[in-house]
Amino acid sequence: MNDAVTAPIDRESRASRADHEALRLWLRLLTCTSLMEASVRAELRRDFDCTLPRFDLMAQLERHPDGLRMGELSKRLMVTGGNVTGITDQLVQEGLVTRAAPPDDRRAFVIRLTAAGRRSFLRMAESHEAWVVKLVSGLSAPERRQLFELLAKLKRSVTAAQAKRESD
Amino acid sequence: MNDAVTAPIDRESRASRADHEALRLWLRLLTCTSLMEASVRAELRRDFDCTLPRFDLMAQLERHPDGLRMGELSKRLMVTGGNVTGITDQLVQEGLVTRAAPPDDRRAFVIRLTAAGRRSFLRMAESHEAWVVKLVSGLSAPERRQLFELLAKLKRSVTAAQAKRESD
DNA sequence: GCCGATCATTTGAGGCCTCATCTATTGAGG
DNA sequence: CCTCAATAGATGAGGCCTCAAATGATCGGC
Repeated sequence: MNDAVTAPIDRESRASRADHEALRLWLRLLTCTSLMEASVRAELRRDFDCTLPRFDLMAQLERHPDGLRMGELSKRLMVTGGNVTGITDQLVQEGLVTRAAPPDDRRAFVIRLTAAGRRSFLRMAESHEAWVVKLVSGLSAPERRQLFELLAKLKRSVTAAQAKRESD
Repeated sequence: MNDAVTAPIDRESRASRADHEALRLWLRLLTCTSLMEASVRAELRRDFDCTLPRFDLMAQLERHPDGLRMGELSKRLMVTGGNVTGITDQLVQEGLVTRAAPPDDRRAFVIRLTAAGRRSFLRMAESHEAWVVKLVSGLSAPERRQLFELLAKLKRSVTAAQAKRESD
């Protein structure tokens, strides 16, 4: 029996025909993201012995050579502050980022990529991007663009629904 | 300052203009899923003091009244077996599912929802579905259908890319 | 009957993540 | 000044998750 080539059995199959179409959309979105994420994680792990959260944090820093504060990293990575503390600690330990005290606010820290961190990141980023390109290559360019636009709309929809809930 | 209404700063903004379009598609997909997932988690937590993994596991069982084995749950939830063991243990503890030994294979266990588990799940599922409907209501029905189809295509693309990588 | 491959599941170490709570600092008013 | 609310981060408990290794059961072939 070769499971790899049989029809996939995943979360999506949890919705029966009677279930609402919105639910199936949500489950399919979740399935797609999970599949891609698992793939990217495995790639980073296998080739660079790095995790996705570490990579994501370094990616943010690479785009901000002047550094980012913990809170800014937290917002951009969409995770809690406590979490950023832990990952940053590790990266500091490994010499990939630095924690500097800004002169104007003694509560804060500015996190920056070290030269070694930048080199390490760039090496990973190249391979990472190539892998992502492969993963989505089953869609034509127009399809990818269309998907991109629909996701933008979805993002707005979700944000709006949340805002409405919170204003109750 | 009301952060809820300012432009979102999230993972997606990590990709610069120079970055590849595939990367931006992936980041936007990730952002959408993260937003929806966080929203659903918060809802389950606030209203039912339940986590998403527990809910997902119960959802699978609700659709299979005859029960599922650990390995089947693992496949359907797209998580490792060790993980299913832990969550199942808790649900057994809380009296929401049972672990039964099938007569024909003493290695395996069949997990089933108890009556209390089923009641608990159905109560959550109703609210859950309504919430998901709200989250995606910013898209028209045709848009939702189109997004659904594009995601199906993406799913196939990702699966194909992975299969190719694994056959090396 | 027995052996070895395979399979179902568990275990344990370790990373990620959240929430609630804490400490230190800042900054606006009195 | 001084107080007090708001802010930046850190901490600790607890849940989710993976991987690798271990345990026990099954099954095909001898």
